[in-house]
Formats: sequence, C-alpha cells, structure tokens
Amino acid sequence: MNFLEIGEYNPDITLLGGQAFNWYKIGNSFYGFFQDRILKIKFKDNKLIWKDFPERDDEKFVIQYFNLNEDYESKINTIKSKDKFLLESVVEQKGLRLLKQPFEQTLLSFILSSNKNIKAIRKTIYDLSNVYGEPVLTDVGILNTFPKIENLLRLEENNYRELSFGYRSKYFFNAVQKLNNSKFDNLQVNDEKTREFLKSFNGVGDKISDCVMAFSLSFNNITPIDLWTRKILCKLYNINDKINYNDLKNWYQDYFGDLSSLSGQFLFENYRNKI
DNA sequence: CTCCAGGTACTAA
DNA sequence: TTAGTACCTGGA
Repeated sequence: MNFLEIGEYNPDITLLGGQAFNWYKIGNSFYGFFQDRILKIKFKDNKLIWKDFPERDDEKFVIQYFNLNEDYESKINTIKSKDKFLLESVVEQKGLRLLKQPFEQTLLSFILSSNKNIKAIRKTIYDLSNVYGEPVLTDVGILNTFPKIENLLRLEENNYRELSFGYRSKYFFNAVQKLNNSKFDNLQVNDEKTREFLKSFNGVGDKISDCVMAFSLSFNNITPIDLWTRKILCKLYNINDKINYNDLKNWYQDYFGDLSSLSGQFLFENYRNKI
C-alpha cells in the first residue's frame, strides 16, 4: 500500500455523494472502478492510503483525481466565513472535496444520471461495468472496470436498453460514437467552447455539461444547478423560484467566484444529507 | 398503488 | 424567450 498526506478528508461524502458514481465501500476501504484500473483507497490519520489494480503505483493519477495539489484548507477557511449556511455545511460535511475525474467516464456517467436519483444512477453504472467492463483481480476478488470506448463501440442501442438505460440508451450510444470520433485536447482552456462541445452531445444540457465541467474539467467557478441547488437558493437565500438556469448559476458565480463549485457542493451535500 | 429522481428534447405560443 | 410535456426505470 502507498500513502499520501492529504489533511482533512471524508471519503464517504466525497466518493458516495453526487459527484461520482463509481465507488463501493467494502469494510473501511473504497474501491473505485475506472476505464483502465481499479483504485483502492482508505483514509486514516490524515493519510490517503491507496493501491491500484493492476499494480502500477501510479501516484500521479491519485494526486490528480483527488486534487491533492490544491490548498484545501485555505479554500475551506474562505468558504466558511462566507455566511452561516456555508459555515454549517463545512462543519457538518467536514472533509468534503472536489474530484478531478477522467473525462470520458464522467461524461458517460452523467448522461445516465438524468432524471434518476443517486442510488439508481449508481446501480446503472454498476450494471454497465459488471456486464461490459474488464475483470481485474484485486485483494477482495475480481472487480470490473468501467468499460473502455473501444469495447462499447461494439454495442448497439438495444444492448443499453437491456441494461435499463431507458430513453438514455440512444444518448449513450450516440455519445460513445461521438467520443470515438472527437479530439478533445483543450477542454480545460475555454469555457464557452467546452460547453458548446459538451452540449452538442445528445442528452447533455445545461446541468450535465456543468457537472462534467465542475467534476472533471476543473472549472472551479461552476455550480451545477439541479433541483437541490435551486431549492437551496430559493429557500435559504430567498431568491425568486422562477429564476432561470443561467441566472441561478450566475448568482452562485457572483457570490462564490472561483470557489463556486466547492461551495455549491457543500451546500448540496449538506442539504441533501439532512433530509 | 403513486410520486419522484443531481434533466433533456421538443413543441407551441 | 418562456412554458408545458413526454420520456424509461427503479427507489421511496
């Protein structure tokens, strides 16, 4: 096992909340499945203990995925001094962090998220991996990776119907083809161009493109607006509930700036976990 | 059984 | 630009 000093960290909220749907908790460890590996992590005494399968000791991947180069503590200090709601959220959801997830997998996963609750999304993505991912031997037996594009290319829309993707089957099928035919080197450079590219995928609208930008592509000033983040603004901050998507997102951006993603995630998890 | 879910596409005004 | 609605399915 390898380890990294990480400071404050809460894997339960970070890995099993609304950002990622590819983690399982087995005992005190978490197993995440990616397109080319299974990653095992455990958190203890401010250390992130990790191991990858197949074993490559790929520390770079772990550091990027968990955002370990950011100054988390100073961000938290800024956020909690913002107002009483943020203070409460930072205390209650202590150790929540943002992830920097691999692009393809994040986009495909969020395409499956529309109009589903988190538990159902996790099940769908588990089923997909279980059937079409590649088996990898780990210390708890065989676990499956998230399928690679090259393997998904062989499938038809109907294969996704069989996995109960429902009306998202067509979106998913089209996205696989499009990902295979697209070049995407500079997705973190220009937010307008990136959003335009993401929304050109069928089944990707405002919300899902923002999720991909915030949880995969490091656009830290974006809070994806869903039912919860909308409810939070309207009830806690007394915003008119007829406000449209972009105005609402702009409100978050104006209020939180570059800490918008992280702040929004704190409010989201805190509100969601209390009901 | 009903209602809802980290929405999107489509249509009509 | 805005409002209304269908959409697959499983969880609560």
